[in-house]
Amino acid sequence: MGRQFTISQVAKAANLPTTTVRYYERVGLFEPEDRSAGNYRLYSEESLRKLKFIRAAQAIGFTLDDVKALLSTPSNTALPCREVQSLIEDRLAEVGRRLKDLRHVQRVLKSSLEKCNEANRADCCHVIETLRESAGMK
Amino acid sequence: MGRQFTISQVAKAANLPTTTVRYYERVGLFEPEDRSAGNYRLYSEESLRKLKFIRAAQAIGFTLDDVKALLSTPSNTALPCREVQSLIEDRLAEVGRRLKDLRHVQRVLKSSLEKCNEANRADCCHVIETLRESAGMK
DNA sequence: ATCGAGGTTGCACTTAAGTATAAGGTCAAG
DNA sequence: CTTGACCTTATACTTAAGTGCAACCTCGAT
Repeated sequence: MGRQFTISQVAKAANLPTTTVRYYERVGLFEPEDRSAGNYRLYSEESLRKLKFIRAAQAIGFTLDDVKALLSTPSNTALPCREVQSLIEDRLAEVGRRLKDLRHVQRVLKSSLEKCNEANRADCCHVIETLRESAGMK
Repeated sequence: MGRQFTISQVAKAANLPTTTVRYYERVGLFEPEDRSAGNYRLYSEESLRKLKFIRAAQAIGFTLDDVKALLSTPSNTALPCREVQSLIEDRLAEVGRRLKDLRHVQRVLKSSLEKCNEANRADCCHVIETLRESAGMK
């Protein structure tokens, strides 16, 4: 018998605009628990936790489709559990790749900026050359 | 008097589909040097270098709009030079933020996976709990 | 002369995750 | 009993960086 929340209450609690909450519903991710007499969406505390979970998962890089998969896990069967695991592994691998790329990017940008600073500033736009030379990336 | 290239030649050299090269032209980023008798686009080696530069800049995270700004730098005036510099600084700051976020994400994912492995696998889907608890992100 | 590869244009579509707007219904307070 | 804040729906638009398609043109080789 927990409290009920209106859409703006759950939205606020999850730090989202109400439009986004409705959007999550549209894409089949997050249904209201019930409707009021006047047809207002009503959410439970459970719903609110779910919404926060969606945001958390999203914040660590899962797409809404991934999140949908995570949430539809029946949590008693063993097979979807493997799916969850492999979803996490995939994300982890991707994060690893992305980190590697970004570190390279950081090096290139830093060296560009250094060149930019040490040059007499009329000459500073050789930065562009530096970038050009770094074309050996991928 | 360098060689001339057709669109597929310059595209291939930059490892792009021709459609993308035309797209770059559409958005005002990359014009052909000339047109052949039969109205084919013709590019110089200079063009090719420019195209590679676009890809390099993009690879380190500049948007096509940023690249446009970088390229329209007259390279003799001093002011746009500042712009280049601040563009680079912006990117660098953003890369820093992104790296920080990703490292956090990586930690969360790794600990999820560990929990997942050490649990008896029937219980493995508590991963979801781990994620939920990590909701204190941003 | 014709065939196929590659070129041209214009226009519509894609993905992801929303945001905006219009036209109307509901609720609590004064 | 009216006002204002909040809710409803449906529909269309947004951004970024392309991709896909149709209908037609050009070039080099056979």
